[in-house]
Amino acid sequence: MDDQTRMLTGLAGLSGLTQPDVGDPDSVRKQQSLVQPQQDIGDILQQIMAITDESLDEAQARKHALNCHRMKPALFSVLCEIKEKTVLSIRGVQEEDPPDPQIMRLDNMLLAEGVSGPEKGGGSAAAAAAAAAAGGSPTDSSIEHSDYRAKLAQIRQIYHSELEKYEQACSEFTNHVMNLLREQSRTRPISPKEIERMVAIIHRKFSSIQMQLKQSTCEAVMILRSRFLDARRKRRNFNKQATEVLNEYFYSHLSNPYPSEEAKEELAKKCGITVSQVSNWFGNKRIRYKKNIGKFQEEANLYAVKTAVDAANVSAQASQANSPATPNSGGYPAPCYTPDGRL
DNA sequence: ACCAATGATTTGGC
DNA sequence: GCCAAATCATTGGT
Repeated sequence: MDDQTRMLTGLAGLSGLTQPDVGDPDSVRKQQSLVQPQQDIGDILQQIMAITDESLDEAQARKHALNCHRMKPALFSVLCEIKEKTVLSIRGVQEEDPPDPQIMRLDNMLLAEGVSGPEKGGGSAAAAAAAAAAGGSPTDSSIEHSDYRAKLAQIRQIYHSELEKYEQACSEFTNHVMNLLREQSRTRPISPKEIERMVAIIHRKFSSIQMQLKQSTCEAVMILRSRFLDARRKRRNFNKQATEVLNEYFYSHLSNPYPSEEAKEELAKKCGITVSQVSNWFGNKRIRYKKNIGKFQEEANLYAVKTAVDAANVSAQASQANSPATPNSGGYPAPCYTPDGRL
């Protein structure tokens, strides 16, 4: 039996009780209504329709009149009695539903994406600093990155303002309903539990609206994300300086070209790229170098000279052209010098 | 348009 | 989780 049916039976009980039991002070009218029910209903309808034409003051006066009516306590007690009978069956219906797994998923995702939860101010500042440290113009990837962050911030802002709006509307509406119920409790019995239930119903409704908001926010983030990833797949070559830094490291560690996590971070910072990009680069470089050492000979020598010159400059012994510092004991063959005498 | 270079991704082994 | 290897997809020079 659902609530609606219960309500209907409750109402049926009400009419059954009130009509014969509650004495109508206007016996003439009662008789009339018994004799001519059609006309009476028409009369009531007319009265109801007339309500819309009444001014607010008139309505207030009417309400006041009802509250002060001498039969009001009697009506109230009758309503109480009816309620006693019906409330028992209503009580304990679907109390406290568990938190929706769907909404929990959405919440987790929004939190993970940084839409909800604390603002990530430090990250952007660090990225900007890294871009500045990389020297000169920021790379394209960082432009895309900031674009992504800006869009995400936009989504975040919309999400929060909407959420706030909903929450405000919810509390306003709840207040309104509670006031209404309190007002009505003067004429009909309303338990605090009922008010609570009503509030719960309102909150459920609003949370379903909230879920829609969360869902569409998630969608927006996903779309943004996929666009960003697509943009990343549209690769840009690293700038000359970055390649230089990476190659320098590679050829000066040719015996063991596997940078540690710290070294990768350092290189990433120097080049203005991510650590995984550094890893990709070294992965590609190792395999391509190994596959065709000959092809990389020139490059290897170039960087060998570079590091040698650097080392020489540092040690302030430029006159002695030492062989490059390429400690070699591992799997990657050392570069050999070109026969054209370029060292 | 073609093609080598190159950054990113996938696959499979450890 | 890192690596090698293969492969994909784009870039940039010709």
